[in-house]
Amino acid sequence: MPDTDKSPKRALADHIRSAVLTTSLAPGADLDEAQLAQEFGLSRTPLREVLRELAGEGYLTLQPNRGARVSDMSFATMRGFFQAAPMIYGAILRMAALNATRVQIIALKDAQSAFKHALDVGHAADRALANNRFHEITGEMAANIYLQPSFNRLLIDHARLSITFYNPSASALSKERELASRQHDAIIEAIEARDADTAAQLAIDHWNLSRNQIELFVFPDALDMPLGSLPQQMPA
Amino acid sequence: MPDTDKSPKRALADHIRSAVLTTSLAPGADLDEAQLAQEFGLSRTPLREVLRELAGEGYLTLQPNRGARVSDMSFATMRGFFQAAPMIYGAILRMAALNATRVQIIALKDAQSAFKHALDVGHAADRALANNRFHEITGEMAANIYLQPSFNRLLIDHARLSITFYNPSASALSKERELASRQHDAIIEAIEARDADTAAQLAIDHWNLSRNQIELFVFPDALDMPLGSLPQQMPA
DNA sequence: GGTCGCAATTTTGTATACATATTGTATATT
DNA sequence: AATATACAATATGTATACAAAATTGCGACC
Repeated sequence: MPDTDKSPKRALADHIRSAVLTTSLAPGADLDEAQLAQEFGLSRTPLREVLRELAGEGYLTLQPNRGARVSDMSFATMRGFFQAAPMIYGAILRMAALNATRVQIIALKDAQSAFKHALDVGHAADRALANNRFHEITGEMAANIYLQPSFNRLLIDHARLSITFYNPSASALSKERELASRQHDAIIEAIEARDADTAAQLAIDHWNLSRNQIELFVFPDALDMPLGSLPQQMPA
Repeated sequence: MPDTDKSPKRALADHIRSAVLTTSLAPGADLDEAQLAQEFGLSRTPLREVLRELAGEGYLTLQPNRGARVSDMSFATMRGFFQAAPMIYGAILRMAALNATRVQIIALKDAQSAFKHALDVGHAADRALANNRFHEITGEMAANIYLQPSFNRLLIDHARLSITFYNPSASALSKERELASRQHDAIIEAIEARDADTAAQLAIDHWNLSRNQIELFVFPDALDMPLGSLPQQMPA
């Protein structure tokens, strides 16, 4: 169901971006030009231009003569993700505190309202998108064209990891999500006060919270089972 | 004069990249689709796709209904450049030392040979391109898809700054260029030894050398002129 | 002399048709 | 039965024609 009635190119780009962020387009999935063109009511020429733009932003990967795929997430890339994220996040929030404009701060507050709303009534995808929007704005605040491309790529995979490693057993208003929301509030406060050091520290705290949640999901506590009761592994 | 006889798309992309890096296409210059299409012997459709790819890499900027321009370099962006560069350069060389493959190290040595050759016989543009290639390879070595886009954007403007603030009075084999070359050698050594700390330190040293050269050009020593001998400024 | 408005021109954007490359399938051969 | 090869089907890449938007040049008017 295409987002109708803007410029069809923008509609397409926005749709793909959201779909990638929420993994409703799975990593590695390949896109059919003809099908997308028909769905969004435009010809293949402008469609292919959109695909190239999205590839430049890191959402898609283009292979010559083999079309566009959703960018992959492998274990190798995840390692790089966890190495790069704290450094970039810290730098972005530090610069955001130094450079944020009045209107950007208002936009950030709006995004935080939307995030809180998504925590209350939305599903995992809504929360991931709202959270993503919040952080995108901090990226714009930093006003550093050199860091922004890396930051935005991190945000893409952060959203996808959050959804992939989402723990559905935790209640909608779990302790962690409450804390994340309060950290957002503190981030807004630090930015408004132009307190770069606090903003940078909050970036690290916020990152660690998110990181721990992912880590707990990937490496859960072992089942508490007495020794010897485990079924024997079949020899190959 | 187009680089002939590869795939015309690659030829075009390579040509524009080099032209931007050497400022033979000046920052802010706008590109004429029809003209480029004719020069490189391809129609506007694939040409526009190339422009979008280059925009994604940071060489060009696209404005809707107004075509492509070479990405600008303002004072505001320069400030961001000097803030981001040491952090990213350090991180890239650190990871390069950890992750470089055998073939990449060979490629890096080849690039360094080419750089030395350019120092001997080449002009400013040749040196800038050879230096750019050397550092691009270190970026590939780092194998971190999140840092790479920012790193490559930094490299673009680093090349352009080096050319813009190139001091033609210094001899071809000036002390600074000799030192830069020796630093490259040391970088190769550190990477080959998988010595991440040394590599990171060398990144900072190398950066500082380059930064000082730019700084000296922008803020040269004041002319030694006795007080009062300067012409009076005309009132507006 | 300068500014505003409008038409002509140029440039960018999109659709369609066609060319080329890749993939899948059926048949032949070993 | 397995592999190789030829051919068909599908998808991607490119060229051209046309539509829409922006820019420019000209003239009228203040």
